[in-house]
Order: sequence, then C-alpha cells, then structure tokens
Amino acid sequence: MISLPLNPEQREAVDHPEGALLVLAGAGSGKTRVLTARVARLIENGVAPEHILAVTFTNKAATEMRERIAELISHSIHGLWVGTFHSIAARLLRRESYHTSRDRWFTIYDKDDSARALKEVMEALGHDPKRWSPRAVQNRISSAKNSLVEADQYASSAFDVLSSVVADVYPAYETMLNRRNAYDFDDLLLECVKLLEGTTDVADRYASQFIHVLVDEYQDTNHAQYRMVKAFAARHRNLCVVGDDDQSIYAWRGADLNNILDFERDFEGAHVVRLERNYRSTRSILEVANAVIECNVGRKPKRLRTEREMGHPVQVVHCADERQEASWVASEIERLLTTYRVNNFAILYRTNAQSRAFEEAFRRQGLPYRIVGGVPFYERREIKDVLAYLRLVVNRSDDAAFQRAIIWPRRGVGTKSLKRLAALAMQQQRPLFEMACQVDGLDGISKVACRGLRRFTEGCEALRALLPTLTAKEALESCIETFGLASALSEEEDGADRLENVSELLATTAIFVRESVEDADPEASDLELYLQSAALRTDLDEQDFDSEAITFMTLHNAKGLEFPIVFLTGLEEGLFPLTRALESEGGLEEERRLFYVGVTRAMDLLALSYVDQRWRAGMQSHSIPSSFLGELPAEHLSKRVVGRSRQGRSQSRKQLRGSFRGSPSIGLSHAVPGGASFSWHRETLQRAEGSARDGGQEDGEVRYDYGDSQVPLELSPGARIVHPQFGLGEIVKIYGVGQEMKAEIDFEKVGRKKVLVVHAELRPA
DNA sequence: TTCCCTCGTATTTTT
DNA sequence: TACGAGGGAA
Repeated sequence: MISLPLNPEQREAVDHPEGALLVLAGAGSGKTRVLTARVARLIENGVAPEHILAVTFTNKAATEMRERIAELISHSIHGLWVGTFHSIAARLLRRESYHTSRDRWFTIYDKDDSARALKEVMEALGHDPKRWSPRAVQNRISSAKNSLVEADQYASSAFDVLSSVVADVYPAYETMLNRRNAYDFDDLLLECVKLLEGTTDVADRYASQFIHVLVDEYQDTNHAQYRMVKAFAARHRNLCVVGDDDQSIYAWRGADLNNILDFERDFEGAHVVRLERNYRSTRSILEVANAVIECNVGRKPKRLRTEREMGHPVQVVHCADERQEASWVASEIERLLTTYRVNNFAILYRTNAQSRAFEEAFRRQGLPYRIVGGVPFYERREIKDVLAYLRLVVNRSDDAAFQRAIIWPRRGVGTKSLKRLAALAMQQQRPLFEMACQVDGLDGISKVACRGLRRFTEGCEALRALLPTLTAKEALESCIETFGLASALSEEEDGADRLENVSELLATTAIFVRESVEDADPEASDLELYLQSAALRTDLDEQDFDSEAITFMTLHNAKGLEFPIVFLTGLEEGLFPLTRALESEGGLEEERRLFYVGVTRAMDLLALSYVDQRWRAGMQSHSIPSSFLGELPAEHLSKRVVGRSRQGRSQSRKQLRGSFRGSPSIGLSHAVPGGASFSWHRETLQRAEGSARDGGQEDGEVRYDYGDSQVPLELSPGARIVHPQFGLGEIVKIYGVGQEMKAEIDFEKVGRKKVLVVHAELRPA
C-alpha cells in the first residue's frame, strides 16, 4: 500500500472512488501530494496506467508527478498519460494527423514565429503593421482561439476597428499556418478540441481509454482546455480536478475562473473536498495571506489554517529607490546566510525588468543567483537559429524556419533576394524552400544569391536523407557541422557565450534522448518528440532549484514553489498592482490573487518592500506604496525604513501618510511588534539604534541606514582595475550597457583585451 | 549585400 | 532603457 502520510481530508480525496471530484486545495495544503497519491492508489487498485490521464500546466509539474508516482508504487507506470495540455494536444494531433489538415511532422510556432507570420500576412493584405501592431492582432487571435472562435466565425463578433482588421487577417493567417504545416500555440488546443468533438471515432477512442482523468491547477484552464477535459472524461465521468480559485492568475491569458467556480453545477453530483490545512507557512504569514485574499469578492470562502508557530512578523520595508531595495535585500540575505542556505531564498517581483537592480547588487556583493524567466533559453537568438535548421530539414514547408536559417550565417542572400523569392512563392502558393530549390534562372536573383541558395538547399536535402538514421542529438550536430554554425558563431563578437549556449543545447538534447525512451508514446520518433519539447519547453523546466543560488523570478513563475525566505519586492501602486492589469475587468482582484500567491510562497520569513523612486521605462518615477499594504493586519507586521535619501524621505513620508489614511489596519505609530521573537532583526536593530541616535526616528519606525558602504566600481577610461586572470590593467574604453557592457583594457601582463564586464569580476586596483 | 548607426517607440504576466 | 526598423555608406 501507499506509504504516504495523509490528513483526513487528503485521504478523503485520495480514496474517493468514482465520479466527479473537486479538490479545493489552498496554498501549501498538499495538493500535489493528493494528486500523486490518487493516481498511485488507482494503479494499486488495478487500474491500468494507460487508462489514466493526468494533465498539468507545466512540464515541470508533469515530470515531477510522474517521478513521484513512480516512487510511490511498486507497479510499473508505463503507459500512464501525464503531460501538459499543450503536449497532450500535440501528441494527439500527431497520432491522429490522418484526421487533420497537417501531417505528423508539423512545426509548433512560438509567439515570435507567429508574430512574424502575422506581420507578413498583414503586409500582404495591406494592413500597415505600424498602425496596427502585430502583437495586438496576435493577442486578439489568441484569445479567440482560446475561446474556440475560429477564423470564419470571428467576423461576426467584430466590434471595433482593430477587430475588423483581425477579422481580415485571421483567416489568411490560418491559411498560412496550414500551408506551412505549422500550428501556433493556441492551435494545439483548438485543433485538439475540434478533433475530439468533430471526429466521433477519435473521441470515442480516447473517451473510452481514459477511465480516470485528473487535472491540476484547474482554476487556470481556459475554455479550450475545459472542453478538452470534458471530451476526455465524457464516457467514464471519473474526473478529478484540483485547484484553488484564490490562485487563479492567468485570466489575462484566457483562464476562466468560472470553470472551477461552476464545477459542481457543471458535473452534477460532484463531491467536494476542501484542503485548508497549510503545512508551509508560519501563522504570521498565513494571517497576512488570509487578510489579503479576503478583500476579494468573487471567491469560494475558505480560510487557511496552520499548526505552525506564530514566527516572525512580516517585514514591510521602505526604501528610497530600487538600488537601495536591492542592496538591502542582498545584505539581509548575507546576514541570514549563517543559518540558511542560498537556495532557501527567493526574490519575487511583478515584472521581469525589476530583476536588473538585484542582479547588479548581487554581483557586487558576490552572491550567487539564478534568474527564472527573463530571456528564456529557447528564445535566445543562437538557439532559435540553430533549431531553425533542424526544423526546416524536418518540415520543408516551415517558411519561418527558412527565413531564419537563410539569413544566418551570411551566404550572399539578403533581404532583396529573399523578398523576390517570397513574392514568387506567394504567386505560386509554394513553400520558400521549394522555390529556392529551383532558383536557377529566376530573374531578380543575383548569381551570388543563387549560389548561396543552392548550397543551402542541397545541404538541407543531404541532411534530410540522413535523418531516419540519426538521433535528435546527432541530427542537431549534423546541422551545426553542415552549415558551419559553430564557426559562424565563434566569429561573432560575443560568440563565446553563444557557443556555450549551443553546447548547452546539445547537452540537453542528449539528455532528452534518454528521457524520450521512457515517454509513453512509442509511435513518435525521437526527433518529433525533441522538436515538440523544444517548442513547448519553458525556462521554468530548465531550472535546477537545488543548485546553490538565490532565485529571482516573477510572481507568475513562483506559483507552485515554496521557499523558507521570500522577498516580495516593488510593492508600489502602479507596479503592483500593475496599472495595465487594472484596465481589464477583475484586474484588481487578479492582482490581489497574485499578491496572495507571492505571500503564500514563504515558509519562515517574508519581507515586503517598496520604494519612493524607481526607474521605469527609462524614466525616473515617483511612487506611493501599494494599496495592498493597507490591507494587511498590523499586528503581524513590522515596518522599517532603509536608506536616507534626503528629498526622498520627506516626500515619502507624505506619500505614506496619504496612502494609508483611512485604513485602520496599519498605523504609522505602530512600533516593532513581536517582542522576543525578533532575532531575525537583531543586527538590524542594533544598527538602527545607532542611526537613530544621530539620524533620529520618526513615527516609531525603525530606521536602518544602509548608507554609503557600497562603493561602486568605477568603470571609466583611465580607471585602474584588477582582473582575476589577467591581473592589473587600465580601462581604455567602455561600451555597451548592462549585461552587454564591455571594457577594453590594457593589461600590464597580457596586453590589450576586451572583456564582458558581467563575467570579468573586475575589482578596483 | 552587409554593416553600422541613429532614431523612434514601447515597455506585464507566459503555457 | 533597450530593442527593432530603417537609412546610408562601404
């Protein structure tokens, strides 16, 4: 039997025999445990693995679930269907390609590919992409697809000028994707639903196969996903969904909260289990979380409980600007490192752009960090370029891949030849690749370009012939070799990094081959699976959270994770809640749920920070504290001010007053609570006392002077520095900014060199 | 054709 | 700030 400790509610959910089951699982209540235990229990009870389908949102969740189930039981789980909505949809579309308009070698377009395709379509139809941004059109089409509105139906729902453009573009875009044998992200779901609802024998086959269907994070399902689930569970009606309406944070992407709110009405006789025992956070943290979420109206009432101790109060930290915020967090972490490990910390923020200040501060202090999200690995230029070759070899109709590959490395084919080729292809309704194969003698294309194209297509064809004998890794290596991609990269300015990324890609490809052997879909080739996973993989899946580093990420990425210590930063009105997000209906409640998600990530210690001034979009902006801060129970908070920016202070004080006026839950005269349990801040307090003497305290707030202890490394021509390998040198020139910043340096021993400042670890001489 | 520079603009979250 | 697009020069 399964040896997994479960509380009574968890057990009820795991043991519930048949029919519809809704598990309302609060944050940290052991929802993954329930899901995995339930699948394990089903298998132990004799349900064959291939009759069970478990759907998640992220690859990471899917992998984890598979592993945990395997650990729990002695049976083999071979044949079990575990995957994300998108990967399962892709798998179905591949298996059933006979019933669809594409063949099984279809390409999956990511956002970038599809935006480019849209731009092309818009230009062809005479819609100026500058007047209507392809991104906006893309969003419209995306939400249409998520609501299962197809191209031909869209026109009837057009209600403004943009939507009339979309109504025009959408069908042409669909035609283009079809011609290219490609699906975009949303198509996977839409086409899968069409397949299931429109093809009786396919629907029957899957509906009878899946005796049990389980869905994780049900609150994040959109309409297409909902219909997918419904179709899968149509026959046996053993549907178990797990979710938390309070953690629904993807409404902007089409998630429909009503899916979970209406579940009981939707599946009559559904049994409901509530998991309200939290095993993660201290009471202080939970009280704050509960107070936050209770401000929302549209939710199922519930309240998290914990048996943990009160713990430290939640810190509310006021800084002058984002640099000080970052420095404070860094120094706080440094101090806590005596009792915690670096991977116990997470820094969360609303927008990716906020990571920069933290990167700088952490680099300065020599603290290791990892950024989850940002520029995802699979969206890096070199990675997309290399993969484009493989995509094109596999699917010759993939014009997006063709355009990418032909441009780089340079081979005498420029925009002019490409335009000409595209015009001819358009005229004859044929893929670019085919056009390029017979380019000789076509007018408008130079001799040089012809030669380049010929060598290119011949290379592709030669590779294509070899393909059946190659593993994914070998195929990728052949691409790199045939087209001299590695040497082309190494000639580029920052080629070393890019080359490294490509080797990393090869390494993950090698690992992939091993994993895919275990994958339950025996019909799919190694390469098909590889390209699919490369298209659907996200940054989150690549992260190794065990490695020794502090994690930086957006709140969205943090869902489902937990950390002993969490810094939730940038709590300013306009940034969090984000103004843009407030424009949509229910926006504020969704932002609040996001805040709730952030708060509930913390196990032991939580700090919330906000600043007076912040650089946003190249402009210095003043901000007032987030209205969320006014919703917190004062008895579980401790407040402090960091830094001593002169104007910043007087100004912020006014803003603080204004912002909190009329909110009784937080008082400015509120001093440090918590008495004895304040060891976290002992050192802070001592320093604060010191500064209180010379600087003075106002309103009972604890002041902590960060002061000028940080001397930033001066990087300007003439400055003398030390490089760990090259030794002493003098800076000649600085160019580039941020990550890209490079320094040209005259070294005493090794002469003049260019180094990437990010990696160089320069110190003042 | 390609490279480089300048200019303009857009800046949320992402399976 | 930061990236892409577009223009101009080699």
